[in-house]
Amino acid sequence: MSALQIYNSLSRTKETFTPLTEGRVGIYVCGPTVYGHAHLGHAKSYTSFDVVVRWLRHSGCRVKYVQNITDVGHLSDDADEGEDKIGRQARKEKIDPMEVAQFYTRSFYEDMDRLGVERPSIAPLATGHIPEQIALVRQLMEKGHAYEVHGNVYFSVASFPGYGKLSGRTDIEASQSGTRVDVRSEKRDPADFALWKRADEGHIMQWDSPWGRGFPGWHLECSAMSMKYLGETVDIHGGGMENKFPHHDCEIAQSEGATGKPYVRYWMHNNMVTVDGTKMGKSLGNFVTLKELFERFDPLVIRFFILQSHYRSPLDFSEAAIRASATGLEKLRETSRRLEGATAGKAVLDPEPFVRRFTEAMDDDFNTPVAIAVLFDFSKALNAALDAEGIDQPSLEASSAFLKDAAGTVLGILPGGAAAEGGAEGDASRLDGVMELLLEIRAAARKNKDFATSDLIRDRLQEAGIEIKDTREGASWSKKTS
RNA sequence: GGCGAAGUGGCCGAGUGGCUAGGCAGAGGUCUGCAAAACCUCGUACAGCGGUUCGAAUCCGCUCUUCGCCUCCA
Repeated sequence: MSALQIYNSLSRTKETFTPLTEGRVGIYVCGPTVYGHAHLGHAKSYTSFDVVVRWLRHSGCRVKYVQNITDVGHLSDDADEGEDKIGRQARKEKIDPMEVAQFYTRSFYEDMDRLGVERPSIAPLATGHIPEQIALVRQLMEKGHAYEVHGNVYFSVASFPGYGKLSGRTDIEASQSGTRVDVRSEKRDPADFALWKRADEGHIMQWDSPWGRGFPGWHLECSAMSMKYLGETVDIHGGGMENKFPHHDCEIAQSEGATGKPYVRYWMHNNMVTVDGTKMGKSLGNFVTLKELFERFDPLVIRFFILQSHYRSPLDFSEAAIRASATGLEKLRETSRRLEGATAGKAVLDPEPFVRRFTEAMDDDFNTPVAIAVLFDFSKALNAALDAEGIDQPSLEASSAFLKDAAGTVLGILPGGAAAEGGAEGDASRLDGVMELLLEIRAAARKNKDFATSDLIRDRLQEAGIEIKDTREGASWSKKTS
């Protein structure tokens, strides 16, 4: 535990991780804005943080994981113009904004469940925390960090010296020259950002506030909810790289401006999914939704594909790359199946060196590609031993325990269960029974050298999408993945 | 233009001063009734040019290229 290193985006170095309170970790991850189906980029982000949380828990920490749902305040355009994303979608679909939010929230969790992403401990909604957000704005006004103009409240960037420290954008004025469009004169400084926005008559979502009817700015919700559930200083705050500026810089300014305390101890940012080298994004229209992807690939193959690259590296999407991952994952699954069916032999195989390497990889800023490489090495060693004289009972148990722990509990890539393949559990166990029978019949046929029958069983199952593999331990079967 | 990241063998993708990454694809072999699987063997890759060093993919400089952020986006 003490060895865990985390790359902190704020210091731009790997740091030894020590939680504020020993044995307890608070983590906040920016959740989705629910106005459309999730795509591969969301999968990368939430799978990465899922593994972070799993590893922290595995290391013995009690983790409180907060991941918000943004259902208001996220504008489609410039902070001054633009339409609320949820509101716009509601208008398009001619339904209530809350219907939009609920529909896509459910869709999001469906997809995450299939990816094996565990649910957060708390999933707060922005609309459910309007009072908290108003209170935070008040606090900022009292401390002179915010000012009101015509029902809009802005954060004064000039009042907060450290503004931009996360993104490295310290000279805001200079960076803005040339790109700035349509500066609203009511702001004292063009870089000031909205905490609370006045709502026009036609605005669908609005609430009462000390400054009239309005709605919260996008950045505000994360500060308010993070501090409500995790305290004024949180251990880890995660999100996508593209949110460093302005979103996370704004969060820091709001939170630290209000409390005078450090907001986040470790900032973690995951990299993008690219398509042909260009970022996959909703606005670019080059995204693949997870629902589309799941029709062609086992969700756990997608998870495995994601974890084969580091969370801070960009991941290039291509069918060929995913297919290569599918084959690789199948190899690990086959090893796992083989191990479960193995009977005790003579040799000794101590998984300890692999456990150590796996742990080192994960402790090194969650290096899942290396951790997976260790699993492949282990798989090879195990298969070689089973091919030879088999391994004894303690070795079998230790190996099985390691695989279940590393590939199952920590990485979540084994087993390829019924849940991932959409079958009900009852069906799955019934299928197990049927397959067992077929394999027995086939084994008997082979014993009698009735290869016509044994091959018929194999070929017909192949057509039905089930593959049979013969090992020293007997035959095993699996559904073909893609 | 400003801030940041990166260029690794056919493809994907780790590594970061000397010690095998790994996966996929490919070639040969062992095993098997055949096939698949598994196992064994095979690739001496690090954008280019300089420099530091006994030694660099790894450090420094320059050049080229790509990508992200600077307006919404995981």
